[in-house]
Amino acid sequence: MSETDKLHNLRHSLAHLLAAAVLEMYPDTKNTIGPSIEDGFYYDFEFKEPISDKDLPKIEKKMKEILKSWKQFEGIEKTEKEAKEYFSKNEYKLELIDEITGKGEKITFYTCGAFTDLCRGGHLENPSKEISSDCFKLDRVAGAYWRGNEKNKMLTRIYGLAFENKEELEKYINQREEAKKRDHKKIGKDLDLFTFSELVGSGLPLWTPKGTLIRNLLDDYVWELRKQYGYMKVEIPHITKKDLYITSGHWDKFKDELFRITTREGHEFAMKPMNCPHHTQIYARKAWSYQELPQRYANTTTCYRDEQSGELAGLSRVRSFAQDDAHVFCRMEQTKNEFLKIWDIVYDFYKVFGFKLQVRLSTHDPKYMEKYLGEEEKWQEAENILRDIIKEKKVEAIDGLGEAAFYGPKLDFMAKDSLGREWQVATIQLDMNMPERFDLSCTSEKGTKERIVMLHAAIMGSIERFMSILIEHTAGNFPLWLSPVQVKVIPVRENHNEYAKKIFNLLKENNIRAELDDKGANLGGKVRDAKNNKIPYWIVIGDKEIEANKITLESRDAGQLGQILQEELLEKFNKEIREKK
RNA sequence: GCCGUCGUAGCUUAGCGGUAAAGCACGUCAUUGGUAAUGACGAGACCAAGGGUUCGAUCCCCUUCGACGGCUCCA
Repeated sequence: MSETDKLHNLRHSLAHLLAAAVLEMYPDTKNTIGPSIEDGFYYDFEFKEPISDKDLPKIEKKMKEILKSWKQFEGIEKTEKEAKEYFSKNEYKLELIDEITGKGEKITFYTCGAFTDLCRGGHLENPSKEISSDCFKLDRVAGAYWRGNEKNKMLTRIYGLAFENKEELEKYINQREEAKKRDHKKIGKDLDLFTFSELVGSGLPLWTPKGTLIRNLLDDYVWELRKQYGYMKVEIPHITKKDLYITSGHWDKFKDELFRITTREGHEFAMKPMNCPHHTQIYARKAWSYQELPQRYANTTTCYRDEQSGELAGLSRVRSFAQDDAHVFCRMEQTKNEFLKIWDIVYDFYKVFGFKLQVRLSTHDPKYMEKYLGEEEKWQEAENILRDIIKEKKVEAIDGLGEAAFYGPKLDFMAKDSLGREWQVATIQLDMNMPERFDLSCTSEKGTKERIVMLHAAIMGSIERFMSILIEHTAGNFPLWLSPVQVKVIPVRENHNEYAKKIFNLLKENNIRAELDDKGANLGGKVRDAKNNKIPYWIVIGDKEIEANKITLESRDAGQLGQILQEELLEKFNKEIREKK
């Protein structure tokens, strides 16, 4: 048995043990399913009386008690009748039994100690010997819908952490604590980057001067890359008549998520949840010759979506967010070339931050064609173009069956946050439906009308989400070019203020974002303050520096860098900023 | 939206059925101090909001708003 199987079996056995303990302590409870997961296991129950996190230690204690008597797992095959009799009072198990027999599979029961469960197997042979009582820990209580369907009853899920041994478990818990310290919500507050207001509403982030500076620098960088490829900036209003979305197909499909506005004259408007429909109308303003294509429109602009309140999370999921959006209107034969350009922009952009990107080919699911606009052949054609590109770029792509947008397939680029959660960041999408719906075309060489296609190309995706990932990725230690304050000038005593001010002005004149700390506090306090604010560099000015007409440079990442000349300082900073290190 | 936990000064927290406490940050004064906290004093909170129970509520109950962890969702 491999190590992963063994760990899986350990976790699955613990799920059984959890159910055994719960049923012993709360006999009226109905147990449902309990699989092993990435960091442990869970089991879903329907409790008569609700339980809370406070009950977990008791349950955990009971598990440890029962564990001693669990010497051997035994599996027995049962007939449908026997199985149903055993679980006659548990409608969840009855549903599972029906499902198993429906698929023509065998029904098996597994027993250990005094506990028997419907299960397909995968346990340790001797839990009492193979599971040490300190390698697992009940983690938390959460709600979960039966079978993951929100129409079904909400069950109580108990999560547990489990590893081979105590050391591994503790290591994991520590890692989680560390990750928590990098949480963008915490760092964003500490570094004064963004805030929320109860008066403005949840999911509506407000950006401070420092946070706004970073956003703008990121956006400028994307533009710097884009403009090399012939993109042009456009601008659009943030609302529209509903007619635009009726034509695009969004009104029907996403009407619940639209923020709607009724005017005093009774007309219905909506806040834009995306920009493509607006952009189509910029393209549609005139007749185009094939010679004028592609038309590439870039536009960083805020979108608004009425997300479910329970889904909101820091900057990762919000109701207003800026997309660094771009749309390319071109002929079918130009799509591959345009895709490759966007691909290069994506990789150039993410390379600078040291992100490892994972590509996902998000395609339609032929089983649910009703979810998508347009005919299936068109989807096949579009998806084949994307497959070609992946082949040409020689990367391993994740299979994203059924992950396509409703208007077309896409290449999604995923980055991981500090808690190991994967987030979609950049996306390149091929859209053959929108041009159809808005009747977008060009005149071909033959003088005939030719249907064009449209590409969606966001590099950061949403700036909010990208910021959340970047903050956690760097723990707030932004590279020099992105740091809101790049260097802090610290005079040792007040009689050094004059020289410090001179250095400060020199930095300002050279477009370096400097801060002068000439308050009366002591040196240690000022240095601490610079470190707490994760400022990349600080300069100490005292008698020694004035005498030598130099400055002492110190770095957040590299420590003491010694005394250097003013010119050397500027040269070093300019080089680092230019190279985005 | 659903399940659970939670909401006390700008921040981090303490507290209790009798209208609030500490540290940091902030202000004033003193201190002239070479790398993670100099001292004193001061200002700052109707304890998220609204109802209810009570002689009396920050504390108990209800509702709303907001946060977090899950579930569901995510163009």
